[in-house]
Amino acid sequence: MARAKEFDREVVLERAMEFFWAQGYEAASMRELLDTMDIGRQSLYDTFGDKHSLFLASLQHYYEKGMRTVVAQLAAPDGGLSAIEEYFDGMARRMSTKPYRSCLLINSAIELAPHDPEVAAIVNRFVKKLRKGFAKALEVAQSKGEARIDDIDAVAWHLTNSAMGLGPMSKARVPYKDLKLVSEQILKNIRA
Amino acid sequence: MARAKEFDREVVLERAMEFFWAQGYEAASMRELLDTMDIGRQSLYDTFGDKHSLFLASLQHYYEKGMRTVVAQLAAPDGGLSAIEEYFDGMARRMSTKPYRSCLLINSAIELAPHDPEVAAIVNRFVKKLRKGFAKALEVAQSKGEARIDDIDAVAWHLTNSAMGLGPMSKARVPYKDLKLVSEQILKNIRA
DNA sequence: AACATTCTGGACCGCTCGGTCCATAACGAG
DNA sequence: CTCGTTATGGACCGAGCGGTCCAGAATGTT
Repeated sequence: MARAKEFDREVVLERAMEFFWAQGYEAASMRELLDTMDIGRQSLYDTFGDKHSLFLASLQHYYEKGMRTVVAQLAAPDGGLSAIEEYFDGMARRMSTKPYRSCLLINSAIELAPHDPEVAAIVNRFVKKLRKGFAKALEVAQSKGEARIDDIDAVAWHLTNSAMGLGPMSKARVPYKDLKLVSEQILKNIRA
Repeated sequence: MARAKEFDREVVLERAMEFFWAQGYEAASMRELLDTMDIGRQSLYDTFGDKHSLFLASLQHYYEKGMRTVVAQLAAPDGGLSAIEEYFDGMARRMSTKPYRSCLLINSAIELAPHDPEVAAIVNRFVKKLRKGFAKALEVAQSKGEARIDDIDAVAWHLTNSAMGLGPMSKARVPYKDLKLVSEQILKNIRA
């Protein structure tokens, strides 16, 4: 062993993620990233590889730390309608507060997915899991008698689509007051 | 008068628009744009100004030629539910065919709106008109007895959100089969 | 204390970016 | 036919990009 790193990998990765989230991939320059992450140039390249690899790590980190548990709660066996309600209200709240930076996965889908297979793979995995989460929550709601749904698959897709819509709405600075209406309307539509 | 331009302004603007639509703003280089538009460098700068101005012109052109009539049809006095149905089915079809390039206005909202006031203004105008179009269609549907809606404002926002969702869904290559489910589900929710 | 190994920071690199300049070609007016 | 004006295309520009190199500092091992 020799000299130890002076920074915590996860801490600086978090900073990179925040910056990509706010700026987008192309618009974030390495110089700015270095400033934001507050580490040396070589340290970054040694630890994360090139810009693209750093972005993939950031995106993965975003999913793991920001969305994984949220999506998992949708599929909780005691969730049902309330899980869906919490998902949308939480998202609406997050999306319509100060930085209005949408969701990194949605942003990446728009900016990079068509020309970047690795980003596309992460995004597709997310969409799949989200849809599955909604489907599970609907099944639970169904069995609890909270809702009467004839085509769970269709409704799950519809909820997924609605979740995606919050991204552009956030970037267009639609205020919480209106996103709350959206969230409530979604719930009304599936209540028995 | 002197020498006439060798190209048609609208034709080359259309090409620029298509290219921005497929690539995004940052990822589209002037050199590629010149190739695609098939005009000389100086001609471009003389005719459209700089890259940013060219983009604004493209975005405006996209709205005028691609969305204006579509949104207007929503507000048609004989529209109602069928207008909403046609809007979503048409969009779902467009979004899930070959280039999967979503909608230029949604893409621009994500990539540029937060840091580009002029783009933000165009996007906001679009969102506003779209919401208004949905509200009008819902009023017509109401008066025709096609739907019974207690809160038109909330449903209009919900439809707007759903329309925005199609963008990310397109980029994630969700197939038409599933977007059709989304479209149908939206309609089911507002039918009386 | 001496060494091997790793991390650090800044000088440096080639390249592509968006944008300008300018000599030349094409055209209408007189 | 001549002249003035405009369009054209390619040479050219400074700047910023992502990425590499390398000398030196810091640390664990022996």
